[in-house]
Amino acid sequence: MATKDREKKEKQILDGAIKLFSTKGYTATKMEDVAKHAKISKGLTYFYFKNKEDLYMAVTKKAFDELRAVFREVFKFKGRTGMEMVTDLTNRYLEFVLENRMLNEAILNFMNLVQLYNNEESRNSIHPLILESEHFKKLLEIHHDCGKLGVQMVSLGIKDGSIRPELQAEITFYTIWSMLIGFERLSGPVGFEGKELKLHLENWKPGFIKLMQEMLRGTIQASKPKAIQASLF
Amino acid sequence: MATKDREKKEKQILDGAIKLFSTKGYTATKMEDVAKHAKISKGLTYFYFKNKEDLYMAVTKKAFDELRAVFREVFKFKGRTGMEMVTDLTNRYLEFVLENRMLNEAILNFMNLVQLYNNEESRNSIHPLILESEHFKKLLEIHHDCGKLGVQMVSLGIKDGSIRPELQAEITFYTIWSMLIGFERLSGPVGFEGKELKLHLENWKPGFIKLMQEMLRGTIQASKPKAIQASLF
DNA sequence: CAAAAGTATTAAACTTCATTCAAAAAAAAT
DNA sequence: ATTTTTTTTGAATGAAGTTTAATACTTTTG
Repeated sequence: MATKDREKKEKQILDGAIKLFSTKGYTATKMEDVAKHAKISKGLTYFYFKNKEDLYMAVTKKAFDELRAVFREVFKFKGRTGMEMVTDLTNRYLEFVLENRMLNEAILNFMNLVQLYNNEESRNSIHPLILESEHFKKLLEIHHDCGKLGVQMVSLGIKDGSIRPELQAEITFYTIWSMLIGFERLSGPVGFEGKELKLHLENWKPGFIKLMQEMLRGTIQASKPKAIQASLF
Repeated sequence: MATKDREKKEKQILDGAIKLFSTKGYTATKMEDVAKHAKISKGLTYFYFKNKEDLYMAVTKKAFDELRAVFREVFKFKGRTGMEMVTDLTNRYLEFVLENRMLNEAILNFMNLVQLYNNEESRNSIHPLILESEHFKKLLEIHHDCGKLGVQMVSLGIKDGSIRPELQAEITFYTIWSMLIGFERLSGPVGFEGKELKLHLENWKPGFIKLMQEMLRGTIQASKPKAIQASLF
């Protein structure tokens, strides 16, 4: 089928582009590089993708598809507590974003786009083609799907008692998601070789997960604050 | 003094650039726009800034300076518990990044740069000029400063009993920071008008802060998990 | 003070892409 | 076999970042 052929070619171009974007970055990757990598002429890439932005949007779409796959994968395995699921999600999410930094960047970028869209001031700064493309709606949907799955995991945990009952599932899950997003971002500077930072990634990650679990599960309350002594340092 | 004059001019150009980047975005802002906004010729901007990247680096520097100012501001007020400080930091941090999205974007971008640098594969994708510029080192330093201040706040809280004593200050603070970074990112999609999401930003924020506080302070432990019942939905 | 040296400033030239286009080649339909 | 549609190309276009050579303005210094 012609459609099948076309999709194959698109995928071929896209995969090459992802490789290039990942190693050289968006700006440094030239459309000619993309063409060369797919063994086609520069002009032809414009037959399959409207422009460079559109190509990047396709990358973003793929990133979101893979992200959702992670969520679904976790959710698929039943017979576990909500807490176990959330922990599993945390591990897989972090593995995914740390192994696919460029795809994650695309995801974060998209979140930025949504912010621009939300804001009167900056809405017009988005190129109209991006908004018109089915991509924008679709990506919001996938994002929302991920959110729904995560919220369900937390709900499950509240029902089965592995997560403390006074929590609200939506708020809680989105807070967890925040943690995951931030962890990946900070992992760069924290993992920076050179700064004599007491914290190292390998130490931080288990501590991070433990904190998250304690936040969900609850902990023994700490002893009452002592009188506040005027501090030293 | 000549130096003073130059700094003044640089600031003038920079401030205009920030305004433009904020409303139109980096790519859509042309060097000519920057020049026009500063009422100088296009060529002259290249006298004050090596190139567009360098101009953006200056923006990033400003972003980090302001971020550090937030941390210092919070830390300055003594006579409070660590928990109070962290809560104050949370509020101010979020206020800062939500009001200055473009500056925050620059900060997040820089974190990406560090990640690229950390990685053999992609290190060469960074333009050498960026690494040579004092900016790179300086920005890492400021980032580290912020981290140190935050860690101190948590340490303080552990000492004064407002934060549970079994926590490790470094791990804990960087985990909080993760939450803050992620909150801002997710605030776009979560605040998106249209999706009938149960969660709204105005609801999420207080819940988010409460969760963070409970993570730090500790909570009553939830009841033991019930037997895991094969789940329904 | 006036020449020299250095600093700002400009407009035009140059360069590097993203993007478009007209034409050719290939495939499909009639 | 001929027309029509789809795919492909390489060259042309144009936008924007960057460089440069020439000019004006300041400061230094003999």
